Amino acid sequence: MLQSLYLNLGQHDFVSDAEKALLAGAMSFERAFSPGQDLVSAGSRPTYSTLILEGLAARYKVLEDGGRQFTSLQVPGDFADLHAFLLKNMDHGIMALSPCRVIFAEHARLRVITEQAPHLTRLLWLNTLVDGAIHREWIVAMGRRSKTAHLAHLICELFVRLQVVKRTNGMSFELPLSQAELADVLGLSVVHMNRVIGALRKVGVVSWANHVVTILNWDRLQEIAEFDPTYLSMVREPR
Amino acid sequence: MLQSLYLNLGQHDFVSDAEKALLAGAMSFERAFSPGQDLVSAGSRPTYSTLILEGLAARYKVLEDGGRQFTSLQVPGDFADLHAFLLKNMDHGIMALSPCRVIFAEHARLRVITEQAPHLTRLLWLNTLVDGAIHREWIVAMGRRSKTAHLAHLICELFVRLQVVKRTNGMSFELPLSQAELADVLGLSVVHMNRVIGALRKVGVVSWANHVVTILNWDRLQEIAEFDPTYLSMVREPR
DNA sequence: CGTCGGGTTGAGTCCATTCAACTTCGGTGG
DNA sequence: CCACCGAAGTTGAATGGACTCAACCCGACG
Repeated sequence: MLQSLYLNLGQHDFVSDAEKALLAGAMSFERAFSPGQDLVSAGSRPTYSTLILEGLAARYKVLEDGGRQFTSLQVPGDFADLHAFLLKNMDHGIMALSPCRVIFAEHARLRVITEQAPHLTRLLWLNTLVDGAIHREWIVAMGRRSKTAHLAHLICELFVRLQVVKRTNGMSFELPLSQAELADVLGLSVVHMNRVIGALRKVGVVSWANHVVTILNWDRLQEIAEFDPTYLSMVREPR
Repeated sequence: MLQSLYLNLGQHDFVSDAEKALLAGAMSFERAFSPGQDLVSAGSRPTYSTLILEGLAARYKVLEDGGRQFTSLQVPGDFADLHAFLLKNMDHGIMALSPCRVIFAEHARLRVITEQAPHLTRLLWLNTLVDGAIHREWIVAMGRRSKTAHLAHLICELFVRLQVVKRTNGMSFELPLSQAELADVLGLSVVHMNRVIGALRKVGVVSWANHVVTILNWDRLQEIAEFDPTYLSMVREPR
């Protein structure tokens, strides 16, 4: 049941059976959320962290004028709010973008892991560090890439991340975001978002229909995006 | 000598003398860098992490077309590349923006801390989590705030962060960035950066000369920025 | 069969960029 | 001492990218 989590952590380093057992032991109950629902709401002080088992979720902030910005996308195997374990207060919300199944890990039990299992602690820490690395890549994309390149980069990133947790199908994957939601990922207006998607389609590097993205030309897409997966740290080595 | 670090960590939770000793013990040699020099270069695999003692530094990435984007600013008391302890490979560079004094913490000794000092480990982890929170705030600013609001937000953030480590002087602080560098923080052209600064000056909320920023109207500035410091987790509580 | 949410397209406006000139100021050498 | 130089800051004008407003299409669903 925690396969995705093991795949996620396991991409960076070997995870022992004992460690898997510790993780499993930290989990309490499962829950389902439907699209649009908050897994965690902004301003709350959760006493557990949320592991995505199935579905797509996103962190977001809302401004006074109603503008919304997604700050990350969370795929199966991701701890959506592991950072709240130490940050305590949620300064943003996390919502389901597709029907989600999640399982909760009690902070109290995570704390025990930090007291007793240093290597596993480092792996969890690392997990949040990769999170940060992704944020930095997004900042670069927002600041200095063309909008087309930004979108291309996002597609590359999602494809690679989903592949790790076996959620791709050949060169295709599900991307259950409306164009309005995507616009709130890239920081664009809906209309312009539509045109940027159109541009990528026109170059012929991706096809995009019914919330399924198919990469038609990976090399070209990667080139457009200047995508270099180093930042995802997908190398198995002692940590 | 590690005062800034203690102030930085200490803003989130109590740091014991034993823990301070452990930190001090993790440090090896000191070094100075001049503006423009890389503290850490992209693509390297450092075996130590870099603590800023004095000066301002920044993480950055450079694109093929020569475009540069800063992804964070590091002030005294910040571990510029603590994430490299577990991420291993630097996917970005870190450069000095002003004359910097730094001290290096051996990864081997940080590892010992994770094996023997769980609470201190959590504090270091937390430090990287705040980093992530700042990244998220930057993403929001880049995506959904006006450029003026973005700049205002940056000023608020820097002021608060510098205040923690006692690097403010009343409502003033040093900001040794050229407008070109600032432009690479906000993702703007230099010319427009200049106009945005002009706009903020014109409203009368800040004065800005000789690399010294003075906040003339904090409330108004905070309002323009929609600045809410929650994300910096500046609350002392058990972690 | 009508409605509604999402996607698509066109037109006009505004914001940000580029290119280019000009100023200011600190430093340096004649 | 001052003339010159280069780096940083400032300003204007023209271009182009992104936004808004508005219309229209389409498939799902009642």
